Amino acid sequence: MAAPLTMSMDLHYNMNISNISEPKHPNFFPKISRYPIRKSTIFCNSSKSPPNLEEPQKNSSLSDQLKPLSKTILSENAKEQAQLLIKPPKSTWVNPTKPKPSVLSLQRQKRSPYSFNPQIRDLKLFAKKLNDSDYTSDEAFFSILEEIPHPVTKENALLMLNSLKPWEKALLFFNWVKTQNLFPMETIYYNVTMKSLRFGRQFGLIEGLANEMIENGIELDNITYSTIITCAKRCNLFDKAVEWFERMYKTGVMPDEVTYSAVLDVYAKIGKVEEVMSLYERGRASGWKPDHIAFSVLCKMFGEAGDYDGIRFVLQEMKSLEVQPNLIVYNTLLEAMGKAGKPGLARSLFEEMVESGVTPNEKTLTALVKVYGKARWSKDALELWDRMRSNGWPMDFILYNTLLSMCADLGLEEEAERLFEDMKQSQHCRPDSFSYTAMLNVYGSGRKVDRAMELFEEMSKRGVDLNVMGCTCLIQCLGKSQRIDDLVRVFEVSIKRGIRPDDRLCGCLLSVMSFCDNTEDADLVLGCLGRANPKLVAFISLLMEEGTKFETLKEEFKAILTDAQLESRRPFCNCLIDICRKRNLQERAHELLYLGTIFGLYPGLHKKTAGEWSLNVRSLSVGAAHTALEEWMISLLNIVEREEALPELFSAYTGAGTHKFSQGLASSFASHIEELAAPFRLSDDRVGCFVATRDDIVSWAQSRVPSPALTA
DNA sequence: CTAGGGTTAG
Repeated sequence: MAAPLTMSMDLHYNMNISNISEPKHPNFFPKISRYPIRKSTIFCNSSKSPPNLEEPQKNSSLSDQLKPLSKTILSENAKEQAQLLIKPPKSTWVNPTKPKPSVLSLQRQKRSPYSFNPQIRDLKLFAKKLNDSDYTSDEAFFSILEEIPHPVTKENALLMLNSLKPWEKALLFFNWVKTQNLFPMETIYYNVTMKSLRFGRQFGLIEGLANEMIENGIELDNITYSTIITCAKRCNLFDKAVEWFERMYKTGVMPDEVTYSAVLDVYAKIGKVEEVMSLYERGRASGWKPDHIAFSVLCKMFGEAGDYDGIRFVLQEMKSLEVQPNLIVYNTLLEAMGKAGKPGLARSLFEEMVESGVTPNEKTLTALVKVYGKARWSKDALELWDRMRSNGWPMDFILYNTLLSMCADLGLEEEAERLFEDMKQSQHCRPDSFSYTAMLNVYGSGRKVDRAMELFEEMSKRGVDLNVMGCTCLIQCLGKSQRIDDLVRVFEVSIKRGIRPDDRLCGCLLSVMSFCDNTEDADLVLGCLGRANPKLVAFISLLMEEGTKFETLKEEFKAILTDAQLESRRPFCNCLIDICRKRNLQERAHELLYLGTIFGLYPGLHKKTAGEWSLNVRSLSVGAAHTALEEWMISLLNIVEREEALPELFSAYTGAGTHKFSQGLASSFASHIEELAAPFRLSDDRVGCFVATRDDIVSWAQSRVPSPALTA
């Protein structure tokens, strides 16, 4: 085998450098009066996207992009900037010798007044006829157009353009009007057409129209730009959105607050917090009073980043500008608080909202249920459910489904059943595949395999499609009960019904395989896995072959992990280790754990301080935790042998097992400690923690009876 | 969707 001693040393070495990724704690920063841009951006460049995954695009920072602007328009006086950061600018500009710096126009673009068109009824009907018509060629469309009941005046054309859908028809009409040469095509016709194209996410066509406007000298106004920018955003073409925003300044069009907040949202969506804050501050310095929409953009951004300081900043800004949150801002705030891990604050904010007379809607309640679910506050969540029923607050199927999945997460079987029945009785909503998935999850984690299969049959009867997640829950449940024949049947049916297995389903099949006691069952599961991910099956064969070289394993495993979704990588490794241990391939298990460590799947597995070394196996499967313990003991043996320095205390964390996946880890870890005769004992004061002193370790190492698990 | 910006499920 690949030399175990060096490997254990390597593993050890790697464990030392892996303790940089600590769970963040929002209270880390002291209280601040303004949002600390620099600190928090580092703080919230969170582990969400790994460094090797591509950024949405490579923009130069906005501050670079706006540099020419800042030279000409913005004050470069640092003192003045600093003052602006402390005090919001007053509405009257005190120093008339200095021009007011401006990045946005405080005047919203005026819209032409709507005038009543007496022909509206006829034209709407005609538009509906066109909308419903199923023509086969453009010519056919044009020939119907000839029947237009009124002359195509400027107003009538606008009305038609606004009523035609989908975008193909609106665009055809627009082009038709253009060729008729009835009147010059002004900005508004382009704007209305672009809006229609935006519904169809036709950014290429929108850009084409914009270029046509430029070529023909037709003015692009704020409405044009904001439509282009938001379309680019919806098409995930963020570089395009920024490009058109910059073009505004270059062509001398000052964005108004609508365009400005659209751009804020562009930067927020790609997580460029610093750019958003820079724009925000510049806007504020220009005398802009952000409205509800701008604040909800900021809230959403900080929520996504889990940045509580950012959320506090938004609250404080709203307070100092005397902007009362509206329903949407409250909803965004509640969700953000949940993501920042502040369920208590979310709860009091919700009470404040109700007291201030804002009636919660479905989204409010959904957000709050999610907050409580994540915090595992089942009591609050269930009380909220009672309260929404007695207050007659609006409920929709998403809220029902959110409640159901919360019950699934917290193992609230009876409550889930009640909700599910409620939903079936309800006038407005029927359980859909999401609801069934939640129920399958409930029965799956409660090991109610018969109930789960009943649901599966019920779904077929009611014509509810099983989705990939429901399939995964059911397969997990069947696997745990060793009902492999049913498992294969469910898998086959699922594939036949068009479910495309994802990494989670593969991980689930792997875990089922890891606890199959006989080879026939394991091979059946392997057969399913082969249909879902043949590469993974090939890798398992490599693991089982005696002659496979470590380097080969390393390359192949790397390829598997690269292909896998981020959140499935560690489960893959855990299950593969378990599969190896089940087949007594301990060396392979150690090799896999080592590879998992160097590929960064187990950050924070081992931590060292001057006084204590600790092993944290909470994110490991049972087999992986056993392997890690063996690896740790081997490296400790070596250190004692070489008489190197050891700390006073050693600890191994398995966690208290409150999470449904981690149950049983502590007890099986304890029995493995016993098997190895390792000198650890359950800590009295630390839950889910095994401890040993330096003396324990040293005397164990010196008087140790050789154990096969700990020898080369 | 009455020419433009913000919020719901694993």
